Amino acid sequence: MFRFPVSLGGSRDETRHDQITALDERRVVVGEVDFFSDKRDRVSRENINDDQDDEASKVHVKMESSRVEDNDRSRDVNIGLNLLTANTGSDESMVDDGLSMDMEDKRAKFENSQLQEELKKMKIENQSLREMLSQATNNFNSLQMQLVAVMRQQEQRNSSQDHLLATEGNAEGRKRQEVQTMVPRQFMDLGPSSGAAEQDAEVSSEERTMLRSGSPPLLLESSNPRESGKRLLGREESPESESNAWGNPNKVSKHNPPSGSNNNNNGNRNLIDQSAAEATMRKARVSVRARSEATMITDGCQWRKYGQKMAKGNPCPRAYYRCTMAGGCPVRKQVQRCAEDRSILITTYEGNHNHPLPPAAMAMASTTTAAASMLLSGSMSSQDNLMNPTNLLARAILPCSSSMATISASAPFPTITLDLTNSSNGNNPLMQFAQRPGFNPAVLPQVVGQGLYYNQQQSKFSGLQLPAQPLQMAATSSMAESVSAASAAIASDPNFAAALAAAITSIINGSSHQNNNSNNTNLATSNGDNI
DNA sequence: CGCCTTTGACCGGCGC
DNA sequence: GCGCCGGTCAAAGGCG
Repeated sequence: MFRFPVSLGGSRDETRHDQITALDERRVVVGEVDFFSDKRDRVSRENINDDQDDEASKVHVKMESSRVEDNDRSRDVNIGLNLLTANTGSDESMVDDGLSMDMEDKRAKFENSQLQEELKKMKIENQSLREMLSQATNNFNSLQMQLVAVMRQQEQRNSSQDHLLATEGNAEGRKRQEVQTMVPRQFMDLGPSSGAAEQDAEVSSEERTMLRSGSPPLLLESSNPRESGKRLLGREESPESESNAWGNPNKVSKHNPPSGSNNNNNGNRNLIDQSAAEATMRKARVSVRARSEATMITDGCQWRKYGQKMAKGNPCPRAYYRCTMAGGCPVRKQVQRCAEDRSILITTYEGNHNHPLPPAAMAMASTTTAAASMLLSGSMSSQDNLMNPTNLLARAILPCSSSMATISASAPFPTITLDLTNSSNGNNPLMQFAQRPGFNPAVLPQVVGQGLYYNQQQSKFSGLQLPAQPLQMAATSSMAESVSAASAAIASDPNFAAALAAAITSIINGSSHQNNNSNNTNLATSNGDNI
């Protein structure tokens, strides 16, 4: 062992020099420890001033404090202290105690270092995962931007080409222009009916159904449809929040020209499209059928009843509720018992919350948005049935039956109905979970809804045949978001985790079969009002 | 006192 | 034009 002369330079160290030289060899050896680190220097020098009997314990104490101060050097400190202890020898029992303590310390430090190693590895892994997620998000966003650009270019091309054809007296070109620009847009936006589009033989039956439904209008409408001054004064909500969220769809339409008339202004039309999508999102509905004896399912939100009506064809009254968690929140819901089976409670949600929600309410927070997105995505069209992750996820959640979820396109508002009452869906893990006692039906729509979040983005491109690869990536992103957003539901009910995991497994399995079974959609189109 | 529910009235859209 | 219907309003009353 190399020993160097003890030299603890500095004024403070010089004052201790006499003490050090008076100590036996054991203490001189401390000088060797000095060679390794400043902390050992501090530890050793302080030990020098201690009485010999307390030396071992104080070394241990100092070692512990040293570990706290600097974990990275704790092993070195330990080694140095071992040297210190090994070179003492004047007191056998003290040496034994020191050795046993050192063994424990060694073990603890070994475990500590192992844990730190694992932590480092996990940090690295976490970092790489974050980078992957960030990259996927960036890819998704860039693809979205590219698609928007492509769409604009294509519309401009079509517009200019058809304008040329139209000026040449080609009526067919004019017709095609209407079909290509106006009809899909109206299908997406669920905008006001267009007689020309409706009469077009090339429009699909679903699209005609949507168009004929007198769907809500759009856009940039600032005037309140109500003309009663008394009512206007009594309004709690801004005109934008539209107290007629459930209201008559055509109230505003008279103020809006047909979308085709905007063809000459693409920039403005894009703005209008966006506003239209947002406006229509407020109109789309999510209906949940669940067996419940309560008057209302608990979904975490605060509701105020503002009306009750007897609806035609149902002896049970329909109650109207408004979200009161924030002033002006446009979210409404209707609660009504099923006429055929009064144990079934039908809750229909509409609108998006404009305020933060507690975790318990997060279950429903995204439901209406996502469902509206699904409806806006035109998921019932044949093309989208092939490619649409909405149906991918819906097929996964509803793998064996169309009776659990239906989409009504012909109702005054597009409505997705989730039926949690059908016991025939026994093979569906979510259905199994839904039938557990105490299940909150509001949880399930979130899973569906979050899975559909992708379509909130994709709805802008509805009708486009997307390349498989980007879509697959986007669908994966959607599932990640689904899992992330469902965490609140999972947290609120741990049992839901298993069902969700099964559902995600079904998604993954289902996606692999999707190409082979593209014609087999489990989402049913309902022509009737699902309520 | 504030919040909520009840309930009759009102409004606009739609079909005939 | 009229009546039906769904949706909403707001006064009145209840409740804690």
